[in-house]
Amino acid sequence: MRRRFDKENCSVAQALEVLGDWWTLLVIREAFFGVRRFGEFQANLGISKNVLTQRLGHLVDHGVLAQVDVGEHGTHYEYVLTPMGKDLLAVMTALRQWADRWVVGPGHEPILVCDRRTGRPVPRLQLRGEDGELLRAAQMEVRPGPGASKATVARVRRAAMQGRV
Amino acid sequence: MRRRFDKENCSVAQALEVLGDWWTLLVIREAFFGVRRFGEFQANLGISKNVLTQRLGHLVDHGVLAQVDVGEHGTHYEYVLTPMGKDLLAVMTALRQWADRWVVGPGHEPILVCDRRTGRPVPRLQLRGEDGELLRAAQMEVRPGPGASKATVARVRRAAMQGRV
DNA sequence: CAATTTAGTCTCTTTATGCAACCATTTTCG
DNA sequence: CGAAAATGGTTGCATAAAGAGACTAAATTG
Repeated sequence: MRRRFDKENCSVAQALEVLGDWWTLLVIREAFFGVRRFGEFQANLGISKNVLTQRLGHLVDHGVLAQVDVGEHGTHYEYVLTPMGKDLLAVMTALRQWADRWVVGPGHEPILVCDRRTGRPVPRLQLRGEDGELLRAAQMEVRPGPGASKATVARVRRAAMQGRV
Repeated sequence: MRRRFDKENCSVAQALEVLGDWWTLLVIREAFFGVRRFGEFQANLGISKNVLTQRLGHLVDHGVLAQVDVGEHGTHYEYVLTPMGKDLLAVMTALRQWADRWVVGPGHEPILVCDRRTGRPVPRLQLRGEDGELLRAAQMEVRPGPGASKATVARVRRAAMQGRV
């Protein structure tokens, strides 16, 4: 049986438990493009119906999508992004920008997301401090958070000692 | 056979082709924590060895990790992040921040990534324009990029007409 | 209200993942 | 240096997930 990450004391693992299945992020990409109906997801993605059913259900269960009844002579559903789902824009953007740079390469971007005011592409996401200054990896440190398990505390300490976080 | 995304005219799909397998992002998480040896990945993750072998090889093939020979009496490898791999920090951060907010919840963060200068957590990644102003979804528009296929051009146009990108 | 489209479910085959045993090299240590 | 132990895998088998397509109930269209 496939290992589950839902017990892990790590936010990335928790995120993957919700988003990590094959197809899931492409379903969400479609939702960002405005797709709402089962059939439209299926046609655009070429995903099998049984898998799509499972993925939509999983995302609804976890609160990323909401099932909205739009039926006129009975019940009929559409799937729309919740605030939790819309907040994945940063994740999708980070992934897209990374692949634009390293996989497809500059000058070969399939789409551009632009600022309407200037018409120019939205700049890359960057880690900045509270003062707005750019942060380099060396300027950051990892610390156990309020939800850290003992194992997490030990790991963070060990990594810090090796100076390689 | 599982569908491959490598022919899709979409950077997110391309990213998933490299990073989308089960376990892959946790392998990269470990690499960010400074893990370099096969055995250490295996022990920390509890992943099976054959799958770990496949994942490390895949990441090396795609340029995310580099295999470095550190043998003293023969050849022995370590796996380290390349610049392409290090550039995934934004992706990992976006995922972590999203899950911190929506899955584990504020006040339950397993780890905190802090600015050394202030000791305070690094702020959330945000989409900003070239002028540094915060961008809302409504202020952005999607356009076909230089690498857009005909299908992509058509999709972007259709989505724009529906005003729901 | 009959025909067609939509949104699934069910079954079967193929592929991916997990587990455990096994093996070659590399490192450790007397 | 050389034997023992640790490291870094590979191989084979069991199980779970994904793909394809037939089938169905409900909703929409005309």
